[in-house]
Amino acid sequence: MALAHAILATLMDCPSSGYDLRKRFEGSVGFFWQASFQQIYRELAKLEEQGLVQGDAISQTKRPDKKVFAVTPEGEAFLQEWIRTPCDTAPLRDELLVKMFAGFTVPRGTILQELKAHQLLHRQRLEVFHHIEQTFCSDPKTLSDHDRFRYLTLRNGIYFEQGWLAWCEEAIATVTQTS
Amino acid sequence: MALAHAILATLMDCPSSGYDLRKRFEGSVGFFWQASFQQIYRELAKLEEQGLVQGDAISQTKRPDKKVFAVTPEGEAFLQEWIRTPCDTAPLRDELLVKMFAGFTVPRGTILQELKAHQLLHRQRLEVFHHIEQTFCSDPKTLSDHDRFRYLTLRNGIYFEQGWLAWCEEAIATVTQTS
DNA sequence: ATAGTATATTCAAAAAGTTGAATATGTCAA
DNA sequence: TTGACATATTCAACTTTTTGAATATACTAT
Repeated sequence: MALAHAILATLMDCPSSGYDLRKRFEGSVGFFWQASFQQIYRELAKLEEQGLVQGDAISQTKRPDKKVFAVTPEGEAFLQEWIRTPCDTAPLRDELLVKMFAGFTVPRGTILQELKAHQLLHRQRLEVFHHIEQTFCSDPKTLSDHDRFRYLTLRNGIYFEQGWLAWCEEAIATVTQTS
Repeated sequence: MALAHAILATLMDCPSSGYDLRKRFEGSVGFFWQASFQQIYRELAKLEEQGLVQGDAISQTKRPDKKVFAVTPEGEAFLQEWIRTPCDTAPLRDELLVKMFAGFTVPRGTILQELKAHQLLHRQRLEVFHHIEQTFCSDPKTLSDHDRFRYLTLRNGIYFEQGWLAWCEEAIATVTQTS
């Protein structure tokens, strides 16, 4: 259960409301641990109950009031303890591969369409990652410790998408040739 | 929800008991859609209720009796309909990447250890995949339609693990150099 | 005015997945 | 004959995730 930890890690950068958190998930930790508003609000309530974050109600005149959460020392210790505990590789659950597994039951065209759609999605995501890489990081060696770790998560996304694209190409070629 | 579909796809190859199914998941569809006994039995009961599979009680003398399930024509249509429905890319949820995201909060050694452990896991899994590839498929072109789709899921696993290994190497190098 | 958008939070219910068992039959080896 | 192992199924409780809302404030463009 890494949602709590993803939230703590994000709050370490700067205290945020549930709404802010969700927004900040997009384009960062959300690439490898996505969560809805509902999940984040519920988790924040639980974390506050456990004393791992502390909420601070902020009155705003130009916008609805909000509650900004910050990580407590206990929260940071909790996060560090979790990082120290070895974890397994992430279990995969990929619908497209289940479809491929049963691909022989449907016309080739059906699978080809889906493969091309996924190829496009992965191409687009890779572009996004490349774009982030270019704007965020002209020279990886000049990055701070903090940013170097962030950069590595981005690099993971790049390897991941490149792998998918290479596979899509092979799969499309194979399925096309299939009588 | 692809568990039902993964079960149907597996039963298309040959009718099986819940126990058999679970065993057959390992080393095939389980690489990209794993499920426990409990999940499989529950899902089978639901599928039977919906008329998508049909169970047949088999008395055995040398072993406990079992119930063998086969896909009905409705089940096959259901599976095909699902395959025709476009799906999105699989959402990622990867603890290691969350750890990397928060890597700056712990000593370098902690992260390095974890990276090396994962590097080993991915190396081992890649070896397994390569081994399957060699025994299952000397020449991809000679494969049947059915097996060619299976082969493509295997190829996906190979690209996936190669991507992880390339990343692990880069990440280990980067974290090692980090002051 | 009012409709749309962004901010900000909460609720309820269902579906899916996880954990940790318990039960029962039969084989095989020490 | 005892214990370990493989087969075969089921139960209960729990956590996590998903889905589909509802509510409220305030800014902006028409």
